[in-house]
Amino acid sequence: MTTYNPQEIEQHAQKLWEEHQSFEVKPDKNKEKYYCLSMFPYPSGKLHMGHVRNYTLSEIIARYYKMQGRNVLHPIGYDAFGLPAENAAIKNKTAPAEWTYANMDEMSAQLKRLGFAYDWSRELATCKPDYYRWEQWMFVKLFKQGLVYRKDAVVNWDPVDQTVLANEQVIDGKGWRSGAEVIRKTIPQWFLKITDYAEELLSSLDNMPGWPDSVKTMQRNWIGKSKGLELDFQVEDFGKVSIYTTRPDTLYGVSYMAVAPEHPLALQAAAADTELAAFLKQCGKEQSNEAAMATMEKKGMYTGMDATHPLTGEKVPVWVANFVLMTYGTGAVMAVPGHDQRDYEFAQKYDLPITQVIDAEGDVSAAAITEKGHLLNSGDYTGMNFGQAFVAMSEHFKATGIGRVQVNYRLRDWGVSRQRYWGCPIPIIYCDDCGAVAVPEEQLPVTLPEDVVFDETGGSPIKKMPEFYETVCPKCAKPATRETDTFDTFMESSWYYARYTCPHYSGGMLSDEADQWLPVDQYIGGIEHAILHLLYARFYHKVLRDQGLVNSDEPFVKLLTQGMVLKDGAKMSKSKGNTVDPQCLIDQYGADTVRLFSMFAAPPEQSLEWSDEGVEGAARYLNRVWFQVTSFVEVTTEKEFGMTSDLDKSQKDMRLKIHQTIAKVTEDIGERQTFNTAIAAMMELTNALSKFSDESDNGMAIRHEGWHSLVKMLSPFAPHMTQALWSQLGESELLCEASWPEVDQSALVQDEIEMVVQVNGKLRAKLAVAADASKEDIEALALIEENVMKFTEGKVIRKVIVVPNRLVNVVVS
RNA sequence: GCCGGGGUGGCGGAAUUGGUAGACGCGCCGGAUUCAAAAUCCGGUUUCUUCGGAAGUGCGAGUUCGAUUCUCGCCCUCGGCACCA
Repeated sequence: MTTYNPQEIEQHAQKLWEEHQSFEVKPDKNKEKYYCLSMFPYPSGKLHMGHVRNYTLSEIIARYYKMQGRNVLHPIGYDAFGLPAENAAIKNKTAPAEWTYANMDEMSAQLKRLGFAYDWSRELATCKPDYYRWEQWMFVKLFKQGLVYRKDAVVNWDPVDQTVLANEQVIDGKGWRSGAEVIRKTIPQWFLKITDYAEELLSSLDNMPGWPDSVKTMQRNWIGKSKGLELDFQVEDFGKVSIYTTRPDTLYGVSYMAVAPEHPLALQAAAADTELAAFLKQCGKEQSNEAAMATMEKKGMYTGMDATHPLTGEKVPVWVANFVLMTYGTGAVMAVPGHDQRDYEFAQKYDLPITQVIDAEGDVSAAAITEKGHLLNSGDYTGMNFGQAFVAMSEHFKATGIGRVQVNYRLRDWGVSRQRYWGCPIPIIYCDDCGAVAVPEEQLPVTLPEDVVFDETGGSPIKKMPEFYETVCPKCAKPATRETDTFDTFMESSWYYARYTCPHYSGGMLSDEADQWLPVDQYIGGIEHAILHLLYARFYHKVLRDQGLVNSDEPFVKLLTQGMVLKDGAKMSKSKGNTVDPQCLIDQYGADTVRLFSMFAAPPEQSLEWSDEGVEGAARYLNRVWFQVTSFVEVTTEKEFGMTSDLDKSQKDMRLKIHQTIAKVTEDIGERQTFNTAIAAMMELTNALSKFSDESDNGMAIRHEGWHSLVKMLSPFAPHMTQALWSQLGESELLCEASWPEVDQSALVQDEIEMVVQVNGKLRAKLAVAADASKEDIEALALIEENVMKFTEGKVIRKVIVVPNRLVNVVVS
């Protein structure tokens, strides 16, 4: 018997896989494909526990399906562009590229040390020109087709550092480096028309059973489809102001209008009113993110202009309000304080009239009545319900030409411009004569210079590099200026899963191999990506489809969203100082232990509480398996075992346990994806097999069957150790190439079943009944149980409920 | 603020379709082994208890023969909110 030496065993197994190129795959017509993918990492430094968890999850699934006979594609790469590389560049005076490549090397070494079954030949990094050139190529294509446009949009501007800040770099309204008050600045930026796909992105969700309902709900709410009325109000000295409302039934309750601070009406009014201008300026200092907008104090100011109510003809004042979003609807709203809580609070603050025009439960002197009901005090519409009023009013406004039914989406077009260096250059050239011109295909890629120096402000170096931005117009050949903004890094992560199918293809964005692997069968990543990344990738996939590059409608068939890794109840992070370095654990216990614990500690979708003692437990378990299997191998030299059909009770029970466990582990991995319970079941089997010391021929055959099956089932979790045990069991093929154990249905047949007997829902007895006993027999047996009689004595039996194979409940009173 | 999760022993968690609450593991307690310790192995471990039982899954109601599971109302906590990835 040898002792369990993880370092040695793991090195040996990894060498075997490398020699056999076990995980390098090509499309194979004779095997069903399975594409298993974890969200690729941002190369921020060393691996952290969140990575280990993410990659172990896809690993278990990939190895499981390989053993199920599928042709499994399981690739890895790096989401290599992004802000942290720039921060590191400022701090360490290194170029972002250098820092990124060093991190990638370090992470790859760690991933290899963990023994993950990746096809390393397909590794990619998004910061390499042979990757991002195709992103530029697609952008140019979409530009020519009108799916890309340029418009003004707001950024966080640090007036001291003279640079644009990411939301993350704004702390309490101040720039993180300069400490200066951040202001809203409007600059021209590029947008992708994701809203053209809003309806399909919404409706496809109904046909995605492999996605969690929570994620689909979040995406539905994010897209935010609503049906309402767009209505024109006439404003004196200004003209038409359109509003959008989903509650036209409350129109008679309008007591004022409110426009966004950036609305043209507000700007016009402010031109002649210094107080209003000051108010708008103040609004421009407030954070524009949605959370801040929703929680900040509601403030407003009268513009001095009045609108005419389209039905009553009455004058209603037009206000500027800091909570009206220029980016949703028309940037102007009709305010109905009686039936909208936000309008209500605003009206109370500024003493505007509050009237009730809907008959529903509530009291307008206390709060807005937001429930629907029949209309009150609403002219010809009085008495109608919501639906009737909606139809009648939309017909009326359609006839008079001042209103129309409108479907609106909360989803906004995707702004892809970033005023940052470490990203994919946007392939546009600005010419004084020709305007914005796409870089011609033959000039792609527009390569990002990697040898750059950052200054203290963090401003993008390429914006100060004439050798980068000075160029000539592709149309007229006159001197022109290259775009120095780069793409949002979500652009790269929106199609990398497709590029893994043909990472080295130089003839185009995707080769024919794409459709042989796509869609991804199983995608795994953090829940924090539930909306943005997953929505952008779905959108991009539909764009790829419409460009004829893929033939599927959705990129990810099944989605598993993993929870975070916590320590002492808080997310592991460098700033909190509660990180656990996976490398230390690997050095101490080996990769198998780290993998096993990360799967055992919690179900994948929940957050995982880190525990050093728990890791010990996982190591102890692997040691036990090692000891048991090697001990078993010592007492027998046989490899083939014959089993006769006349098993005794304990032998039957042992076989029952073995095959129940195979069924359970197969379901837990393949269907439920609850890897923690799969491990628990294997631990139970290990305990049972350890106690089963039958040395008869049948006993030995059952023990061989048990250990053999356990080693296979444990192999996705602890592939190194199980590979070594597999050899010891006399097998010469690689375990990762072996087939998954199968359930022997005959072993599952039980003659007798234990049932529970309750009296008034409380457990009073346990009953062993024949598997084929009738309900009547079971009921009769239950009622004569001693402890049952004790609790039914002197009482009237009202009802007896018999749930087959489970329980009997005797209801007495 | 809005949207989506989560809350079960000392701890991580299990209970799959409304049917034995606490599987499995950690920790702890006791025992074996040992000169001793570590490691390992065996047993116990929700709380209260008059030892018959009773209570118990964040809190409060409800549906049901039966609720951790379903419904309603709260509390706490985590994720996202469009330039962190």
